[in-house]
Amino acid sequence: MIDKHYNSPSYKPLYDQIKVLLTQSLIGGEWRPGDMIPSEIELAGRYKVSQGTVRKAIDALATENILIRRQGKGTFVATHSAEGMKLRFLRLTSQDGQKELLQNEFISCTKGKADVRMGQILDLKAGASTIEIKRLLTFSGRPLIFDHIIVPAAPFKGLNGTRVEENNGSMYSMYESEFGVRMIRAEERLKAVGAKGEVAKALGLKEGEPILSIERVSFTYGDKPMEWRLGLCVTDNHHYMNELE
Amino acid sequence: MIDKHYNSPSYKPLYDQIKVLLTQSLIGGEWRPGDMIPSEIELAGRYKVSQGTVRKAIDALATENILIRRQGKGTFVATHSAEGMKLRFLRLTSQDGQKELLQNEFISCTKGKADVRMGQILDLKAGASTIEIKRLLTFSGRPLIFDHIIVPAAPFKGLNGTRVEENNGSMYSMYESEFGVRMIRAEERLKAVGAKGEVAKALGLKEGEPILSIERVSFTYGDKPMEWRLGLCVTDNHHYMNELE
DNA sequence: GAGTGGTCTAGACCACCAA
DNA sequence: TGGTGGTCTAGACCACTCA
Repeated sequence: MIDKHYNSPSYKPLYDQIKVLLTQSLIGGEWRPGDMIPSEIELAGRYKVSQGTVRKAIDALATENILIRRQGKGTFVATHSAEGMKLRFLRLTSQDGQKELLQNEFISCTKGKADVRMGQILDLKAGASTIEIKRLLTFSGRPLIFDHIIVPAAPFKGLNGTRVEENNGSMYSMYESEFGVRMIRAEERLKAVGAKGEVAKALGLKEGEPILSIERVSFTYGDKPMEWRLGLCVTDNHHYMNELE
Repeated sequence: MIDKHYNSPSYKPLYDQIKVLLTQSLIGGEWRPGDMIPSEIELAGRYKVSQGTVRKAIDALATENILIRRQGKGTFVATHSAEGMKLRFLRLTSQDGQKELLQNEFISCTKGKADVRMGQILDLKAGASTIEIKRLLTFSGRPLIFDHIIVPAAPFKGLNGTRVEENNGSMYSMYESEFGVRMIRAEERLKAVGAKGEVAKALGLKEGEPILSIERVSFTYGDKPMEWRLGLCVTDNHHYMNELE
């Protein structure tokens, strides 16, 4: 099971193997979002390795924001429901750099089918059932983001507008608590485009006015894509912030 | 000098102290970009700590892309001149996600003075001398980015258009090799705006066409801001890519 | 083979938290 | 006071690179 097997062509450090085992326990639901996982010493015993090796595996998962360490308390499974994590993937800030809590105006929730492109993005067969949500995020009464969200129907059976509104628009938190799907990573592609049609109307803009297009694909454990999202943002008084290292 | 001083109110782990010492050697120029730094064992001896503690300090600097580890070879000071590092801060990719080498068309290099806002951004007195560069980056003959760059004049004495063109438009590489200024971090703020005036003309766009505005501030060691840059990008066939964790 | 970074261990001790 | 994560050490050994 656990094996150093140096000299093997497929050599993998022990802590990487431990990391895989920990991830499997997370996928399997042995530890759920918000739970405390066993202590380092206990895990070291379970896997028959030293504490330091377990530490290194946990360190890796902690820097990926999958686990959270709390000195003196324990190590916990990260959750989007925790205060301060609700806005984890939000990069849009006001001019002074502050993240703001946005109001959620639900527009629609419909059933759909994945076309070829969406099938590739969400790793579905073309024609697979999907759920599409549209909503408007506003800040102090002003429309800010028009969101178009598509998720595969299978893992999110029963998702509807009521669920969205109950969770106050925090989609990731809802995915977790209602469907046990935890997003751990996302990729975004940004463009400048002209507002048009339904979107321009909802955002209160003229046709062709420049808006920021943010296309996001979110992934759950095992890099499995689970949500596609197109956010069209008014950036007169806000901007998208990013740190390069 | 090095002291564990547990119980001290200002307790700092040893490896953090080592990290500071390593950083000082980098700032002081003891090791220059591309250089190999002493081995972990040697550093452990120098600082009178164990190899593991030095490792942890180096690990931190490595994840910040300040040092580069190469198994079997040594640990090196990162440089923007290295192949693969020239495009480190470039997030703009073509539709298929590939980073492309861009052509540099130099437009102008002028002297200027920092206004109040630029003074705050670059941590200068208002009225301090600056150098301003404008250029056009093109991809296969098509204009893609209009760059407006401002740096403080003092650390970049002698910077001019010739220098820019000599270095083939790789500004960060030039800052390093010609002026010993190494950028380690940057912050970007993105907006969608309408093209206008000089910029619209250079990019071959009509007035008001949507373009992506990327405002970047780059920092050298010690989080000192050293460059302000406004990039205005055509995003018809390209997008800005970002990974969220 | 010599030198470098990388892994792993066992053990000591400190810092933080809760009961 | 006991349990948790966090630091630090000393030492053994492996993997990679280059002469």
